[in-house]
Amino acid sequence: MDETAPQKGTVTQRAIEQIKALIAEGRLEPGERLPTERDLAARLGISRSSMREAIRALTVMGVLEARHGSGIYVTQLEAGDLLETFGVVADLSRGPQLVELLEVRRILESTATGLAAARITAGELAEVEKHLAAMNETDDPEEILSHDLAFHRAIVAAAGNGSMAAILEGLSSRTFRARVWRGYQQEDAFERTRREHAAIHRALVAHDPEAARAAAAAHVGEVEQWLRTQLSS
Amino acid sequence: MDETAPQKGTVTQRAIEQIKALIAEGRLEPGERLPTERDLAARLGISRSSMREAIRALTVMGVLEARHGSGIYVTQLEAGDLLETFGVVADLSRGPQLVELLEVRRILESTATGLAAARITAGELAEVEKHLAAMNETDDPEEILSHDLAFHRAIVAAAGNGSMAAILEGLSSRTFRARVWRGYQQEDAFERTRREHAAIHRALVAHDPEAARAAAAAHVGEVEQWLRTQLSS
DNA sequence: CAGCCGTAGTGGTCCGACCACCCGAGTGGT
DNA sequence: ACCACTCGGGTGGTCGGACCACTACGGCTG
Repeated sequence: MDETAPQKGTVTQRAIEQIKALIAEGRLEPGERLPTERDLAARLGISRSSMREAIRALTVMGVLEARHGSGIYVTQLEAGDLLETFGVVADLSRGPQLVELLEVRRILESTATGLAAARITAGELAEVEKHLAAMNETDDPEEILSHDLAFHRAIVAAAGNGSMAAILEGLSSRTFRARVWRGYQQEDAFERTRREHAAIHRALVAHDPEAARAAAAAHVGEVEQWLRTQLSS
Repeated sequence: MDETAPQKGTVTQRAIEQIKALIAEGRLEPGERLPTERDLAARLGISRSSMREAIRALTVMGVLEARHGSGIYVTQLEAGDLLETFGVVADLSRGPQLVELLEVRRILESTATGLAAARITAGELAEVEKHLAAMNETDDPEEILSHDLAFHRAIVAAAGNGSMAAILEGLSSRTFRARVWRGYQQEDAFERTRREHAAIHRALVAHDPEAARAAAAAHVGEVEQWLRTQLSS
């Protein structure tokens, strides 16, 4: 009953595709536990080393999760799991590509902020305000960055699209922003950032999607423009 | 002179971070060739097996590229390389998450189409029209899907943001759309799709960004809405 | 000089052993 | 009867070495 699939590509690559297919076909449910590495290797007729590489690949993709001493499990396959590696793109990009990513972020984040303005609840708004206040009460750049991230994260979460939130999370990865800000915050940007955040907050309170969208677009666009001019010099 | 870095996480994970750091710090340029697996393993004081898993992980991320018999090379680190795995998300998502991804695609693709309307050249427009015509002259669903993909790909390419194009490529992966369309095309959607494509094309010819944006948003939004109602039933 | 061809070196695969960790069954005490 | 502890089996993690498949380069041949 074995398929004896002809050789196409490397053995490991085949194993990756086969396991991925099992999940795509629904024969492996999210959270379910897989057979042991040794079993899987024997089943596909490959060595454990190759199977381990395949598992490693799927682990990196966020499809599988290996727990030492326990077993291998399928993740919940939520956007957060699968888009974890997305941050690597932002970490390794540079130059013109950074501007491109910032443009993507501007588009998505402005839309998300607009959606949030329409849907945000009192509780979610309180979370946003917590970080807004905390950000205004400290001068430690590290802490400001943290609350800046949390501020936007809370807003995006209120938009209700988990996948979009996961993508934006990658585009706002800590190292990514730290790199851009390294020079940016030396300008008069601190005060400007606070004003822009205040504008976004006002629009959220007023439940005004259009104003929120514009404010968020302007906010990200400021950084984008600054970075653009930096590159041309 | 060895660092003797204390144990944090698994050995392989450490190796991944170290190589990634080498690239982020610019000590490894895009296209450059790395030392051999055996060298790298010895250098970091780990076994070749573990090093291979680390390399496999970075290969999956699109950071490295292994050429059998030749060596390991750093990719060009362009968006296309790094976002290759993005398609897996679309392939493995289902249910409500598909709607979320389609919403992201609607936002990005409408913006990209708007940008394209403003910037598109005569040559790029000809490419778009080629696929538009080909799509109207066949009834083979498989071929229609191909030209549909190429139609949108050509437009997005004209927007001039390679990173955005790479993300949309993942969100429009073949298997993703095939799954959604399986039922969709049984409706009166064929004719409607052609009309919508024509509308997008008209806006491109007129170099009217706002019209192009609206047409693209409506186009993707149609499918999105259909999928949404499918899920609630 | 052009083209073939062998060989050194690379990644790809396999094997078997051992280590580090998790978990549940069994054991002892209360 | 119940609980806490222990300990063993099974799991993923690591290691070292061997061999295979392929590429690239240089010398050899015509």
